[in-house]
Amino acid sequence: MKNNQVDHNLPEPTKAELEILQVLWEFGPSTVRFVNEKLNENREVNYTSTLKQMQILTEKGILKRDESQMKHIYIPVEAEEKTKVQLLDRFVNTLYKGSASQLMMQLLGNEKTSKEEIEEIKRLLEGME
Amino acid sequence: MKNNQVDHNLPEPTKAELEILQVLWEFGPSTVRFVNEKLNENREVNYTSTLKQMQILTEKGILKRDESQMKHIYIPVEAEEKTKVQLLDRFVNTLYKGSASQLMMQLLGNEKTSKEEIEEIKRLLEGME
DNA sequence: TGCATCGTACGAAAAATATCGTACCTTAGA
DNA sequence: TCTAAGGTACGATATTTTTCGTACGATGCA
Repeated sequence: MKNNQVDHNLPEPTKAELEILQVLWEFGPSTVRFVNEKLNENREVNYTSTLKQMQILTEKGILKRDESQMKHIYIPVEAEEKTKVQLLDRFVNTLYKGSASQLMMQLLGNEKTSKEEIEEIKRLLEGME
Repeated sequence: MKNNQVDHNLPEPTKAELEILQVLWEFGPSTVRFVNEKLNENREVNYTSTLKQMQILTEKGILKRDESQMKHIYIPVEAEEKTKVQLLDRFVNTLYKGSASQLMMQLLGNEKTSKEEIEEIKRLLEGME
């Protein structure tokens, strides 16, 4: 198998798509209006732009929706965790040739990772075995 | 400060650009031809496409080049580590709201992260303090 | 009933990325 | 000197992603 190939279980969400997913993850199934309002807390986006994105996400099978009401309710098809694991996996493979420990090293070396975080990580590891 | 904002120190390298950076990281300063050949081990790319990308990367200030010879030699401006740290930082912020330990949890929970990797990580942590 | 409000659908424009064709220069060697 | 090989420059096209305008259907209510 060639090197840089990735499994395309799900089409990789684009940046704008990820923003929307994040809103849905945080607040649960939502209407377009709600999502659009959340997005607008960070930057200006037209309502129909968000609508279109969410429709595209639905076409791609990343979201599904409940159309029983006029206000459609959008829901991520995959659980937050599962999607994040995929993205993380891709990230590790791309940047660290799959080596989680290398990624760790950078995380630990990064001064933005606080002492508390590091302690927390240690506790996690000890609790594993 | 608004939530989802990110520091744009360097323009974020795009996917195709990252591919090129990775070749340069792995093999050191290189000519376009060399990079192109490496890329072609994974997928077909026309020589001039790679050339153009590398010129764009240079315009963006991500690469610099030695033009003293006819065959220009391209070099990443920032060290591999620095760039990766930035990308990682962005990644953690975007997907894990900046929580490194949350990212860790997923890394550890991922069956693709091997026992050896986990042991390695533990060793790293113990060696820290 | 009439109309303002709020919803979806959808094509098309805009913007960002990626790829390529062609022009043209330089060098090496027959 | 001439030509083939191999280099850069760069505009144009293709593709992907993002944004938006417009059409039009539902609903609520004066």
